[in-house]
Amino acid sequence: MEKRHADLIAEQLEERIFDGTHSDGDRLDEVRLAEHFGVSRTPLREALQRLARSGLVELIPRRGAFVRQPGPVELLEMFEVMAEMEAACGRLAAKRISDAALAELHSANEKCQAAVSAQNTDDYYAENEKFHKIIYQEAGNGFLAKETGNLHRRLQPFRRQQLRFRGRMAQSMSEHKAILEALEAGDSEAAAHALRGHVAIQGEKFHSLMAGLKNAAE
Amino acid sequence: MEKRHADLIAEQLEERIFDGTHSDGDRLDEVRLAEHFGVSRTPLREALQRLARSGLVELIPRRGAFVRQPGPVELLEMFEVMAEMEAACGRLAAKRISDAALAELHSANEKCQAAVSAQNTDDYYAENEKFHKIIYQEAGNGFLAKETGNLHRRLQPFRRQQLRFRGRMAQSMSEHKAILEALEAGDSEAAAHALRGHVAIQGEKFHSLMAGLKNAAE
DNA sequence: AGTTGGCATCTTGTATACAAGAATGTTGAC
DNA sequence: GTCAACATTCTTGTATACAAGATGCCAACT
Repeated sequence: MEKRHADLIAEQLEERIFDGTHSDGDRLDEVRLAEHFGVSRTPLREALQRLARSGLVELIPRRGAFVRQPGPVELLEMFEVMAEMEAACGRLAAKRISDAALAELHSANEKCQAAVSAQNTDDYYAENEKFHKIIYQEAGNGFLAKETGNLHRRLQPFRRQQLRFRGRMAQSMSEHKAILEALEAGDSEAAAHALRGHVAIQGEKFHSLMAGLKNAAE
Repeated sequence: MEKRHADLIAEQLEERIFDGTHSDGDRLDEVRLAEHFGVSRTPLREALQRLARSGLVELIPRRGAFVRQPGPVELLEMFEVMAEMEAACGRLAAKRISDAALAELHSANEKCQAAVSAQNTDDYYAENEKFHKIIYQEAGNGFLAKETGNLHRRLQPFRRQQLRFRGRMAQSMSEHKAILEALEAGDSEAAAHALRGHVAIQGEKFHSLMAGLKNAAE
């Protein structure tokens, strides 16, 4: 074996939670999952502990592992934190970003624009991802980049929902433009403000989306 | 057993790393530690994984667990992130804080002042802690409060060093005053700015402290 | 009938046994 | 004398066996 089983199991379990195989509140039976994945309980327990650290699973002593999908409230909270962290990245990146990175941002943004014109949400999503990742990196703070990337990844499945909103991609593009300009100008406050708004609006959109699902209107 | 061994082991190991029993780069031998703590390798490995998630230990596949104390660079990065997170707490708390919490902040601050007058660093530290915790809570975002608390805890051993600086406590008090005024006025930007500066300066002080250790001057 | 206590069973937490990869030391050849 | 290949040994990763807490059910008692 070239890679540890526990790692693979963790990824697969994560996948199964995201795709709804295990929904919120479900108890994850160690022995069943172990035999399902064809391993013993030991690596499976390792995987569960990992997911617990990521927040996907709650590990209650002597009770077991329970799927813990963030509810609407927690999700809003997470988006709010995401907004603040991206703002922080922007604040720092404005002072530290390299010309090469700025060029990359321009490139990603143009591809984004192309994707919008082509109505290609997949491409848009990929380039948008790249756009933000560059900013994380250029904040010049490895710890911040790592933490922000973690949260980003955790919100990924929910973030994607946003793109369904009519006109969201176009609006997002104009927000990107403001971000880019602030970074180019080295204006920390403007960059932070633009990024905060850019991400915060996603949380709000998400909120509307969930409300919309209940009302079945709009 | 009322509590899981792995939890206790994790805490004790953390303690041993902080107090220097295991220094940076040391390999943590599973069997030796297991017999030292009087448990088997299984709970010890669990503990190691936990510490790995906290960042105290690096887990290299098929190689073992190595103590990974943050170096000066990473530490500065962490303080920088801490500053941004506290700023975020302040920004949100300015809009959401309750009158009761404001009263508590005043109270903590007064006790802080008393501790400064009495040159009592322990009391100062405790009340300062309370002061910040209240702000985390009053940000009205459970997720943010949790994450900020985590980082705070992780920086705790380093943070404490700051108080050794002559005049730091007094300076800190005046910063607290600015924070409090901003929160009372509901001024998000001012609160964020004040808190960011308040924490950032700790990182800088720490930097000086480390440089001072090398130069053996001042 | 409701409640409570005890028992059976199930599940987690821990220990130990086993397998496989990595490190190291030795021996042989050049 | 040095380098390399092999074998030995050590350590991690995994499986299984065992112990102990938790859950649920049934019966007996109020």
